[in-house]
Amino acid sequence: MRARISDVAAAAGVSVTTVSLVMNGVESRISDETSQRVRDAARAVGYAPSSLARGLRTQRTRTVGLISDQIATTPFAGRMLAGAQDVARDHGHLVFLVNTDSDETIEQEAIRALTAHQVDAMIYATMWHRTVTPPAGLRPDTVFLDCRPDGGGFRSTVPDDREGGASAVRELVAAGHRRIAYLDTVDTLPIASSLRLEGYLAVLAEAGIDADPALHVRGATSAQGGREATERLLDLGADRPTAIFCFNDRMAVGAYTAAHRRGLDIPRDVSIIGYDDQQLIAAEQDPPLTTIALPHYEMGRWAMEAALGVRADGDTDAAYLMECPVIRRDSVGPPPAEVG
Amino acid sequence: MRARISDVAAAAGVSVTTVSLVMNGVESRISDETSQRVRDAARAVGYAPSSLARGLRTQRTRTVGLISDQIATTPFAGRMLAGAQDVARDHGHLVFLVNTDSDETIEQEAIRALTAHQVDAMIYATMWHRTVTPPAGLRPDTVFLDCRPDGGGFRSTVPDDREGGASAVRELVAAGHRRIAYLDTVDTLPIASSLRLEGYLAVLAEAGIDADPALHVRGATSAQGGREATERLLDLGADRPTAIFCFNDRMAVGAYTAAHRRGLDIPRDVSIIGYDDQQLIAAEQDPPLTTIALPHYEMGRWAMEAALGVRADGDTDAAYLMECPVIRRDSVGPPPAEVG
DNA sequence: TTGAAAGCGCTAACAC
DNA sequence: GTGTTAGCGCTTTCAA
Repeated sequence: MRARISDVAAAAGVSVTTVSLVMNGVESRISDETSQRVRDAARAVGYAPSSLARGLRTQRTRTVGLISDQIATTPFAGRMLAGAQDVARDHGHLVFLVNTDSDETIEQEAIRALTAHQVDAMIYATMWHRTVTPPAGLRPDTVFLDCRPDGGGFRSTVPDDREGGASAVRELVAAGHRRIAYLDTVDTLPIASSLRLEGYLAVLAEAGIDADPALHVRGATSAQGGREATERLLDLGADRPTAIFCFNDRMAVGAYTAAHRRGLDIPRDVSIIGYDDQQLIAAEQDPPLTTIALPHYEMGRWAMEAALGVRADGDTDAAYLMECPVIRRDSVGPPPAEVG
Repeated sequence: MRARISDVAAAAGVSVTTVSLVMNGVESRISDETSQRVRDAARAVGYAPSSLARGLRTQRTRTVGLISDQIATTPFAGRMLAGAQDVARDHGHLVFLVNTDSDETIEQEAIRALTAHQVDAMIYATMWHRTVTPPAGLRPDTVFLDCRPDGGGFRSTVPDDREGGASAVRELVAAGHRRIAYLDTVDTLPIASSLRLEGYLAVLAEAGIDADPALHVRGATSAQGGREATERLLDLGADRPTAIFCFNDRMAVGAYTAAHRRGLDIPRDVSIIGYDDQQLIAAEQDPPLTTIALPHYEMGRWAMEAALGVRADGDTDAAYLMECPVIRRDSVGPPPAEVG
């Protein structure tokens, strides 16, 4: 069996107290020689302290539970987990990952199991920015990742979608566009939709452009939805937009298709900007898609830092807004001299 | 603080043994009445057994460690985790997820930490099918997921890429094609590349078609790589293939672009089949891409079942080959009557 | 500078 | 049918 602390003590000819002290770096009172002897003995017998026994004694397990709604169906999960993971590792913690598929029974079960395992902290994550009703029994120091608890009272971090939407439109305005469409989703669940709309409207006003309701269209959140909505936009003839801000990259792909079918070149005839900076999609379009990145990795890091109590600004219960940077590629240019 | 077993015992007026027995369902010797009293008391004081104390005592923690090389940079991770996760939950286990980014130091550290936490089982996963050198110190009952340990000796599951490649080409042959290209990757790391080539060659032979070396081209594993390689194929003029089997969906997207640029319709003028069934890509192409699915979810399940010892066929150290099913969409049709 | 011993919360052998 | 108790492997108080 694995070596215990008493094996090390016996091998080094000291007490278990001494071994414990040395292993935990509390060496103020231990002589250098003893300390070295203990270390050698530990290595010799292949000793590794039992986290279980230590956790039982100290009531701190150096584990954190991460409950997430989806993990399988979105490519976003990864970056968030990676961020959380990296921070946990830097602080010597292991993370329990539980995927609930938004099933309340599974969620309750997860909370129970995680509690039974005495995790030091808990993170509740969703894969799309939205408002959630915190499940009953969630500890009050739980950190919400990519979602806001509807009653407040918890720490949380979400992308700054309003400002992200504003950045996108500002990018278009800076390129010289005045007729800018917002290709929105019909899906009302993600609050990102309305937040980005706010940003869109704000920048239009800021630039002295009257918002034309005809330029705010909606479609299904898919390439096909984006294509169909773009076709409606292009049907506007001389009134058609010269630039389209798409709710996300998938819809932007549809906008590309619609434009290409009409023989419109991107960005010469029409500029397109997306949202999400989705891997394997945005950068691989032809031309590569200019878009707004969702700061998943950074949010993952922030949440874990807040959960572990290693960041000062993680102590407020106001949602921490994470910046969505502009990723400039080749789908935005100046408007065409003339719209045919 | 949280309730302990002795609190329940006191509340129910019984011994801790009785409580323990009831909580663990070993009620053979407990009267129904006592049993009910204990259960009520437990609920009343809000008792949940400490997994730590139980684990220390029984030396079984009901946790499993899952070490993976990448999680952030691929959309594949999710389905594998979901499969593993689902099985773990069904068996009352929690999973520790560790992402190593293929860094050996982090890998060693992960093994150490997981061992210290006394996980009941361990899974070593990669996000692309490949051969790996097992890290030192890995327990012999570790299960390899989507990779094979180069010296053997461990249980593992990988996709049956040879048969998957064969299925793809069979699909094309069945549609009537004779000039079938294999648009391969230049990347030699994934053994999937050569396995699929074997399948391609085998089916060609089986159908009595001479393999034309000119139809086996390679490109970078990206849409651009696929486009460039496809252009070379299309440059063959009258000798051009009527169907292209692409190493993966990303490259297939490039093949679409190349075909469309030459005014070729898919599948009327050229049929295309991909591999991976990558979410948000394959199904969203125009026309939707026929492809071969990688059985990530199923492999995740298999690995966890093998790790937990709940499947009989998980006991051999030969790699378990998981079937890659054909996903029929609209990019494959009969060959054109005449090649222009 | 070091050691003895209590106790974290539980299970299970054994006694009644 | 139920209770007593040792002990899982560690940390930490207290004493030497």
